Amino acid sequence: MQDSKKILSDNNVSITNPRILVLEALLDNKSPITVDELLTKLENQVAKSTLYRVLSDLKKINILQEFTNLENQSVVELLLDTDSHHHHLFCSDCGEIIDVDMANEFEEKLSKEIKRIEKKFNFIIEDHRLELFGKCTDLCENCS
Amino acid sequence: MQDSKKILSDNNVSITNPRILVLEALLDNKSPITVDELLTKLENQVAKSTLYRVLSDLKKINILQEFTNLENQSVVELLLDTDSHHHHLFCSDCGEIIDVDMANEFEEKLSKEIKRIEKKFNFIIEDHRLELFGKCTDLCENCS
DNA sequence: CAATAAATGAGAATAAGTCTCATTTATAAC
DNA sequence: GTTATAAATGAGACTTATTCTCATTTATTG
Repeated sequence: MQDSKKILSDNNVSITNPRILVLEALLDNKSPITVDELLTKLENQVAKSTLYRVLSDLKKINILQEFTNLENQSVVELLLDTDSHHHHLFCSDCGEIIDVDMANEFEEKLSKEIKRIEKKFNFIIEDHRLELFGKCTDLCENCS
Repeated sequence: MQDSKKILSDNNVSITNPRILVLEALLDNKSPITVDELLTKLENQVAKSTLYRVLSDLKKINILQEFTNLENQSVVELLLDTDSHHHHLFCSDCGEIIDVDMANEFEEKLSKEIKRIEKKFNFIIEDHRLELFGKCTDLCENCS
């Protein structure tokens, strides 16, 4: 409760009930969550239109990342500055999405490669995303 | 014409006019194309429902990759075996998507890092995707 | 060329996301 | 604490991308 209010005031966003509820639902979840799941989780607490609006507010203040899972559904994840840069691992069997940290050495190599590409294409690269696709072999009950 | 027919027969898919038209439209385009643009391109030639079906056929035989652009629109790209593994560079100004080859040295580093992650998470990683986001500084007329 | 299964076209159905507008709530001033 | 004002919300209509249905057409095989 305190956390979500602080997040909002720190970002000069007015503190409202729906915003607190959405933030708490997101804080509750360590791994990325489908917008659809979020909708279900907040059913009868936050209107659909409000949920989408709040998500868009959170994106605007840069604490929410949005991407899609293997089934092309929207997936959302809170990105507080305490969290470090990370990537995602998708299981095509059970649909799970796992946060992955790459070795520092690798991230440095990637930064160098990105600099090379910036020059080659005369681009300014502001962000990157690395997604890994596969199958968890024994991680969860859904994956035999 | 010959090309698209060959692609279909090589993959044991029956040769039909809509499939040829869709393949030709895709071959015509070097860079990834929005499903919406493809629909417009093939207007009055291929029914909407057929276009989606043909795209799904092409995905099934593994010669079509689908992902989303910065506006979350579906983007599609033919991936013939002659094309090598590559990644994508997105311009947030003009929306352009550019195919990018990373240096071999980098891809090797990435493979090693992926092996490390496979062990750590007990995962079998089958594929990966690296997306770079930024702005083209003088590449196109839309980007000042 | 005929028979059969597969593919297609047209448009209805679905679902994710956006929009509208009347009502409610948060904030700031007093 | 009240009040005024702007901002946020809820409910549901609307939009748009994608899928589905089914009658008709087309490709393939013998």
